[in-house]
Amino acid sequence: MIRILIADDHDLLRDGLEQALGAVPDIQVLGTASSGSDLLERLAELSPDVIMVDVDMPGMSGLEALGSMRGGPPAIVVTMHESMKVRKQAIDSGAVGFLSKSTPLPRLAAAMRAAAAGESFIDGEYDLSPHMDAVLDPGAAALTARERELLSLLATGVSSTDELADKLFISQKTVKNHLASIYDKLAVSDRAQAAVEAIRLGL
Amino acid sequence: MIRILIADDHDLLRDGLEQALGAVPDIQVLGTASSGSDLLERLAELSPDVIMVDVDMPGMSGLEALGSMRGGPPAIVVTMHESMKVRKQAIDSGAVGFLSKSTPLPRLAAAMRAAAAGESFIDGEYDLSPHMDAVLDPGAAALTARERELLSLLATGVSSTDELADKLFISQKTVKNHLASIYDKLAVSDRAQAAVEAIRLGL
DNA sequence: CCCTCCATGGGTCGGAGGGACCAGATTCAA
DNA sequence: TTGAATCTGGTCCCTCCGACCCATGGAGGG
Repeated sequence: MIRILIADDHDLLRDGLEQALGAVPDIQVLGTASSGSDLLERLAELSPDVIMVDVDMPGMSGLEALGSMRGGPPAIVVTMHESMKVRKQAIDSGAVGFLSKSTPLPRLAAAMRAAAAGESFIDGEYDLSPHMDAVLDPGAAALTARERELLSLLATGVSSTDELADKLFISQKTVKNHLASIYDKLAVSDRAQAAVEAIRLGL
Repeated sequence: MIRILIADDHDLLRDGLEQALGAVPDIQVLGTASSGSDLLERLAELSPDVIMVDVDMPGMSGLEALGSMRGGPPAIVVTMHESMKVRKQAIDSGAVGFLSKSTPLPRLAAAMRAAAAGESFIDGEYDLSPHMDAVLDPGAAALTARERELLSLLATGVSSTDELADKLFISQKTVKNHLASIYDKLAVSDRAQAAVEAIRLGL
């Protein structure tokens, strides 16, 4: 699970990205910031694995914020301007990646995986394909086939032990055993939380 | 259900908005376009109820596209530029609404409801509040404000009576009372099912 | 003014759910 | 062949949840 922080002053992009990235299985949006100074504050509170920073923000710009926080998590700079000048400034400010706002979402996700893995890259000069396939988060990846089946049912509203056992043609005891190991793997403690996780993971 | 078409050349914003707006219960994203001419094509195929158009797009701009399609569905113009000049141009081009990209997502959704209802408005000069509440299905529409609050928490994985009571600053008994009436209204029988419903409804 | 709805709270009680532990059968890779 | 993982099933225990009963104070509509 890659924990990210998004900094952009445009609410629509920010809210949209938060929602869209949150739906990516291995990415979790810890929080957002709407300015450079806001970013620095959130950074201290949340300690994300990767941050996404817009260049143009009111007050302290994204690049200024980056410059003043050397040593923080890897940062991916996103901008509308394709200019080489801004690109170079971003690298100089310590960004590990540089993307246009015209980048498709899966590519941004891949960039975040690359950044989280400690790789440095520049769009157009680096092959992101090794990261294009979503790697599920550790817990979800460990789920067995049967556990996924059970989770899918849970995500559709089948919640009672009785019904679950019925639909899976197994005893109620086995359902509870599967549930217990699901709780363990997803780090949750009841069906309601498991259902929320299941939906978030797209099951 | 309001069927919309999104036109913006920035993939990140487009993909993000598509995801985020799709999660709004009464809004359905029919498709997207990345340029003015692209928009005109999609418009004929999809016949949306409302279109969201970015001003700045390569090739034919959003305003040019609007100008050449008088008579189509109501259009909401979105832009990064707050200038009065662009705003006036948008109105002249036939837009029924004008919003900044710094608009919160719920406000954009409200604007779309207003546009779909045949109302004309300009951000900052028009009260969108009558449209701020999502029109939900019969059961969900009957939910009270407090019940929605509780459901939202449930949808984020806060499932125990104790935690819920804590976050809402009420007694555990009241939490259980609220839950009982939620179960009744949503026709479910436990927290897991309620959480699934809550997410489905976009809370 | 009265009546309804909402939010808050109380109590009881049976049963479902979750935790801890164990164990046989099967499959599959080391 | 041996061991690990998976699926299946079990027992015990105790907490928590959901159903049903109720009460009070405030807001809003007729």
